[in-house]
Amino acid sequence: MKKYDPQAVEVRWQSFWEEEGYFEVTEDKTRKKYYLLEMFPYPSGKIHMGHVRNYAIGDVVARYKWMRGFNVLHPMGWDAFGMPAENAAIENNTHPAKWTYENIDYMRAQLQRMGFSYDWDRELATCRPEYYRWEQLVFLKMFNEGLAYRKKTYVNWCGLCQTVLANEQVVDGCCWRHLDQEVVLKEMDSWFLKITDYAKELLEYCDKLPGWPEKVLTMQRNWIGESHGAIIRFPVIDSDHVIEVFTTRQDTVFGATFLCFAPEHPLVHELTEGSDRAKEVAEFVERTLKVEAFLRTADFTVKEGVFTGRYCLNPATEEEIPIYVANFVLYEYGTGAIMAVPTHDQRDFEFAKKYGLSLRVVIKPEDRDLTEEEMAEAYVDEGVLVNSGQFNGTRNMEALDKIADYLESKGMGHKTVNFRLKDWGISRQRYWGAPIPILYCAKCGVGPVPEDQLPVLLPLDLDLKEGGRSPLPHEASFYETKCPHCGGPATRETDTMDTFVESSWYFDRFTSPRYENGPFDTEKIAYWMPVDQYIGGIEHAIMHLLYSRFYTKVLRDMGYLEVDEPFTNLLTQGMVCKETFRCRQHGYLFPEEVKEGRCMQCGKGIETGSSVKMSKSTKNIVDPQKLIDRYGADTVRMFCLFASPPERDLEWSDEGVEGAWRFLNRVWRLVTENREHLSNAKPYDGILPLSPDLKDIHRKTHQTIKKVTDDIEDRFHFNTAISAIMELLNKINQFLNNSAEISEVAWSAIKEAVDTMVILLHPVVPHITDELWEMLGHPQGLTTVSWPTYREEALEEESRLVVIQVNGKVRSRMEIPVSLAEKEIQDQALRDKRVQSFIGDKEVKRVIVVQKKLVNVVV
RNA sequence: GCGAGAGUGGCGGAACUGGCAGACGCACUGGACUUAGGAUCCAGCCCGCAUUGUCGGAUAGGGGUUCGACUCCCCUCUCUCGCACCA
Repeated sequence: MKKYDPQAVEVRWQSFWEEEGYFEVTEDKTRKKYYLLEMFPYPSGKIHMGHVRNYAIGDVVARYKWMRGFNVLHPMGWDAFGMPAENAAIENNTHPAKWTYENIDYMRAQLQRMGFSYDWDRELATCRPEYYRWEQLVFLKMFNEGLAYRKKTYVNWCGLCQTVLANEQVVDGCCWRHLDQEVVLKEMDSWFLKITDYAKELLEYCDKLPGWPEKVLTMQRNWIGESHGAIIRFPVIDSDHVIEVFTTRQDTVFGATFLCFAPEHPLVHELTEGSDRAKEVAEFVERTLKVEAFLRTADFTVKEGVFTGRYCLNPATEEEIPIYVANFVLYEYGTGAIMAVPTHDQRDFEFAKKYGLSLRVVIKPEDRDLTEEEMAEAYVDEGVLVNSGQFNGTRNMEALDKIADYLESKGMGHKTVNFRLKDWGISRQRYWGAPIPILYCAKCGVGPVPEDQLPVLLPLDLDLKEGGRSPLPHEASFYETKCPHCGGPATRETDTMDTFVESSWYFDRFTSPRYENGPFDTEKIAYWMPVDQYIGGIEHAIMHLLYSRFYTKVLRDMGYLEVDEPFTNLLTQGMVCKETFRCRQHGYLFPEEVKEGRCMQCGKGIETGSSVKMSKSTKNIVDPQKLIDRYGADTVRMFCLFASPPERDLEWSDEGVEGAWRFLNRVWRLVTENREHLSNAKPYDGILPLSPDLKDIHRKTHQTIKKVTDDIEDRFHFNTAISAIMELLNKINQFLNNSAEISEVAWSAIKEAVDTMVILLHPVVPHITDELWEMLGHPQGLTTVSWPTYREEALEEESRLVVIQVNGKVRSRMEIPVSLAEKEIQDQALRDKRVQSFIGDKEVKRVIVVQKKLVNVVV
């Protein structure tokens, strides 16, 4: 008998699938399409367990859909632009391109070794000009339609590196390369995509995505953050300026006793310039902008501000009120200025108390009065208006509309809808990205690169500058060009695009990855899109998915696409986690640096930390390659799928892998030890009478088909699907161990069970099952075998164990025929001796009968 | 801080629609087979017990709804993810 040798088995079937071209697909209008996509990886070096899990989940679904007869598109590619390539280039003195392409080659081989069913002919890498040229084209179209525009923004700047820092490169307000160098905010021109134009539609369609997890939709809704309110105009005293504020509480406008600017607001400088307050205000602004926005607006942060020395007119009361700059006001939200109503907003209240500003109650509870002097906190509940002129006595919820209308009639405001969502800043001052195809001409201004000059190639013969700076602004051969209008000298934009742009449309390109006449082949994209099932990490719940949705709508409006949404169904998988090891002296340790609970360098005992997401920084990583080498791909796949349901975090366990390995060996032995009988037997026809034992196996076989199908189809719970198959295996083994002699009809029933088990396992562990299927005497290749269906009559049971409760506590059980009527069940339960003893002489108030499950006697 | 989730034995998890809490697996314990076992097979395995029982308790903690709550509602705690230039 052959021993299970996963390496040999897996290589054999991988070449078989490749030679047969199993997973190469074309548009076939006679078959139902199924587009399955997993989030493509960043080529960071080698695959990690997160990839393995993501792609194992996807592969089960893909193979399952193949077996159900779908025409399955299952592509793979590389999100290949990005900062890690630049960091690696500096560290290893190499080129980002070289590093990236080498990683791609290595990781492709690893994915192939995992046996994933990808159509490799469609592979794409976003760093190739054949890819990003179309991104540049779409950018130009967006520019022409006003969807891409330029505006000033603030970026993190390290004076020593002379470069812009990403948020993750800022450590405690300092540069990650220079931990004593404070990061400053620098104003800079940046390109933005007008996602806010689509805010309303993005929000509305959250209700039209039933295949998405509700939690993701909720997060997206909150991120878009629609709020209804009003713009109110406050004229500045001794000035032509009018300050616009956005508020959702226009009902409190009579209580607005001061006004606050966000530190970034351009009027701050303008209104204070040349005054004696200019210096103090400027210092406050500078100090405040160093603190991250979410920190400085946090509830626990002390509300701080500075008086500008200027006043404006409250349009409702016509009183002069002071203008402040405050740390808790966000420039990005609303208009970047607020009217402050200290009596009815807690932040405003704290601010007013700190700076001795006046308060005026304008809403009071119906049952009592409120006085400014006695208030210890803002009154934020509903109530009735007071001190509000003609609106006194109106309920505040009704006043919202009335006051908005009143302000509008006076030309001092209007109702509006505001979104929390900001436009998408896509400019990156980086080298390893797609160039933004824009030209600057001294005479003609900002303009697009003519379409026939695309792509704007990213030159690959450049090296990063000191501190990781992009070489593009320093390379005349790149940025020097001619203006297409006047023929005079022009310069190119040297910023590159956010890599989220590439990942916002790669799924479209997969439908026609080699198409040369445009971004997409219209017919192919129409056949395949939308993606039927998208699978990826929960960490992408907001940004990547929202950007992709936005981009889809833009492409639709440009006429490239017919769909409104890119992903019909979404599965967000959890993280792969593992405990951390830490040595007092040597910090975090890799698992292989620990021996018997001690650091291998110094021999000191180590601290075991709680289980967190596997990452290089905490060194709690397991290299999938080592597991593949030791156990084979099938075992690794099996473990990932069995250990927890996909949407939950997966707790890593070396022993668990061992368990998966043992299970596959049990399956292997069952087939190889009984190969003669099994390959000669005829599968059970469902008609010949069976002994109770065999009937049990027959029933279990069909129950397992139902269970596994439901688990995969309805909720992707592969862990319970696999445990059901384990139960079937246990049942078969039990029968074989307990039977001295096995009849022909018995072998038929066993054959049916074993065949079924092998088929059901195929999507999870495709290699071993293809091998066993062949041994069982079938023609090669399970991918083309139909998924089994269960027979309803095979599931039927004659009797059922029903629980009897008295007052909700289980007191007895009875085996009753399933056909028994409710009345009969009730009578039989009440006759039960144990039940009788618990009822005693108490009165039976109620009897609840739940068919096939339980009887509850209430006394 | 804000937004969103999660919390069940020693561990991963199961219980899908409110109906037997702990399926399946791991670890552990005992036994069988064996020259040997990190193989295999069999059995046990939530906690408690001065009533070993078809007993009592137990699903982060507290309260509520219900004949009945891991499941629904309220409060608290802990952990995870996201927070717009990481991917």
